[in-house]
Amino acid sequence: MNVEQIIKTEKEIPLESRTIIHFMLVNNRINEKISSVLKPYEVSLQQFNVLRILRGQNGKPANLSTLNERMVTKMSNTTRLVDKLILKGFVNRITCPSNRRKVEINITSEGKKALIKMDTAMKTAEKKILKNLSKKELDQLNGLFNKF
Amino acid sequence: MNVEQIIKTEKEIPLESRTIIHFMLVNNRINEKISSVLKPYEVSLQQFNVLRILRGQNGKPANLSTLNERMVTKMSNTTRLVDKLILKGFVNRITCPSNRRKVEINITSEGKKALIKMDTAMKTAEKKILKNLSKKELDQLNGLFNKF
DNA sequence: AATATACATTTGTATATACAATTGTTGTAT
DNA sequence: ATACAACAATTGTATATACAAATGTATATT
Repeated sequence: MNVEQIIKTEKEIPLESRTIIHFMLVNNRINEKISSVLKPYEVSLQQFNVLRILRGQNGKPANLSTLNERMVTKMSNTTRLVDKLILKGFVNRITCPSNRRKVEINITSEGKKALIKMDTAMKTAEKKILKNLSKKELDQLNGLFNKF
Repeated sequence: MNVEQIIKTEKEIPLESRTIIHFMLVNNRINEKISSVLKPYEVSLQQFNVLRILRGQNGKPANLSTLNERMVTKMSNTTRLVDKLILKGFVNRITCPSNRRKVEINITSEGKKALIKMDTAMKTAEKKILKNLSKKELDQLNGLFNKF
């Protein structure tokens, strides 16, 4: 059953509820697709996001609070998320000498290499997911997202 | 840090990737909001969806496959999701006598009563989430969602 | 009728996530 | 200097989720 069909069965539901259900259904679909693309690389979507954030730091180390903020998820995950990435050798973690409450997290060169491979796969997947949307429509969508 | 800020830090990322990140960030935000609204009623978002699907059946019982299809999630969850709802007395499950492979799942009157309370809370939350979007924009959004 | 195949659900297990409580560190007020 | 609050990260625990395998049932094949 595709998304449109599911929504159709709920026509009696007011527009607001329908929009939110619709939103989540599409999101789930995207999630499944993206996760399956990342699977061969043995990183979860969250781990992938952490790696991208770290690369975006351009060498500047990140601490857990920053990662957490950017991910819009709970702190509790972040420690263990980073643990997993350390096990894979994709990031390293050192306690900040000036402020020992903080830790500094960096992407390793191995992490960067892995990320480059994932990027290519992701790019293909993203194009496929968005293949029915024109550039104009993508802009429109992003504009609407900004209203949330 | 709000969604727009997070996206801004990723400006170097191509439009497709940005759109998908944006999508997920907004979705997470909606999820958190909705979950916190449902919390007092001690049902998860998934459980709430099951209840709504069952009510939408208008007395016609649903089987697990149907529920699973409508939820766009994995079957593995559905059995245990229904288990939880049974424990709460919100649904019941009987094995179909004509075809014992199937089970019939129905919402109970208690489940309906609970759902009505949740509906009100959800409606308020949904309005709040979508407060910056006009009816026209909601339609536009749903139109774009259909292209996924 | 016996066996194989497909189907619907359940169970097992490993991993992920949410939430609360704890630990260790720094800054501040007395 | 000591005590206290604020902060950053970690740990514990319970629950949720994903994926694979198993169970039980119906249908098809020979």
